[in-house]
Amino acid sequence: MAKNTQEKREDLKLRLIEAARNRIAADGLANLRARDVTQDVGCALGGLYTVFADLDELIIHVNSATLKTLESSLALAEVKNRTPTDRLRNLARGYLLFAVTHRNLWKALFDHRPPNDRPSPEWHLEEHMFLMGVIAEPLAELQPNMSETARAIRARTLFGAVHGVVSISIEGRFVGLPIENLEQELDDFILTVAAGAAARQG
Amino acid sequence: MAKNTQEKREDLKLRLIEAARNRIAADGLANLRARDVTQDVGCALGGLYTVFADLDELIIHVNSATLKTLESSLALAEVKNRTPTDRLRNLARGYLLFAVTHRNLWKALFDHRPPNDRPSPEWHLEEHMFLMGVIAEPLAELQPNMSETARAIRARTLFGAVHGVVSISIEGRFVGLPIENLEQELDDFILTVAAGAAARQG
DNA sequence: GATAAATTTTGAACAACGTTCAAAAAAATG
DNA sequence: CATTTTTTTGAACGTTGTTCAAAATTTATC
Repeated sequence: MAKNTQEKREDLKLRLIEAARNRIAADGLANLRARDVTQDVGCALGGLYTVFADLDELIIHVNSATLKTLESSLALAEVKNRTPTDRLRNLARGYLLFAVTHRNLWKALFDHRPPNDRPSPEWHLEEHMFLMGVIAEPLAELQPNMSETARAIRARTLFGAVHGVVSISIEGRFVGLPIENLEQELDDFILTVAAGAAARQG
Repeated sequence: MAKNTQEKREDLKLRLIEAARNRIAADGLANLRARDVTQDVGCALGGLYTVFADLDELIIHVNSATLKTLESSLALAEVKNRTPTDRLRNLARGYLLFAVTHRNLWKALFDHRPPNDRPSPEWHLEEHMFLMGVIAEPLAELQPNMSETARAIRARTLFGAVHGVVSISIEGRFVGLPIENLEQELDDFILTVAAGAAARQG
């Protein structure tokens, strides 16, 4: 024990993030309540606002943690010394798997919209960029003769496509399409894009 | 004049939808307020709840109208007697154009999440399905030897991809990428998918 | 057309939020 | 131990969506 003020603040911060994370994972972002998380960690309602500017800032920290978890998952899914196409298939499958197993946390990544007068901080935007880079890098590899800026744009485009497919697969309430079918469908899509990229490249 | 009760109810409904639509278009879904729309149409706050179960139901009607507008736009973008690839390019461009010019209304289509205990009604889900069918039909045409159910799933997948690309293009706050670049990027993507589909088909 | 009954419309009131901030509690200082 | 400073608290505030008894209006009856 014997923590100084700084350490106590940091500790409260971490516990609030953890509590918010659990709440979001269990009930979804839309059901996150300031009163719940403060009660979970055993501090007063106002305590939250001594370490975070508002709820949005807390949510951003939860999303930051989720992005780190996602990146770890994708790092495991990455298999070196494979063709770009195979690496991309693994990444897409890893992305889908993460979205399915951490549905609410994953949804919170995209459902959360910070208020207009308080946009996401730069460091968090960069975390998003990094994710896009990771998942889309192998695909960009399929079209190597491309300028750096064009490649960055293309990476974002391709991430958008993969995310869109995963998103509509998961959020759409089309009944009883099991995970295996989703995987197959996504894999087919990746193969199509890769084949198209290769064809248009050559 | 001389409207009976039924007609007056229907009229109020339409005016509320119109007012909500204008509010969403101007300020975004997140800034829609029951007090604002009721004041706009000149009825009491409670009047809204005499024709709609809650705000969500009103929003669903706005989204329904938006879907109809979108479908009209896409119908104009559709050009018959072209290759499936060209038709798809037109549709994707039309979709992007609609999203850009009706940004807030378009965002509301996907930002709105009905509460768990009150999911979207069946007729509205079917409207979504119809849209997916329209935009993805030409692409399914690229891979004709496919079962009906597989084609339906594929249609949804491809819509998800196009939507994801458009979505990340518009919502991402990457500064100063003008509309022409977005169009070019989306078109490139469509051409890639189409080429891949054709390659894997043959 | 006057009166009563039924219906429609109203908006004050309520509950549930996020957020604030004066006051209480705790810690640091002299 | 007294006093100042810092930290924590939770009652209170402003804004939401929603409700529902009362007021206003329309319809029905004689």
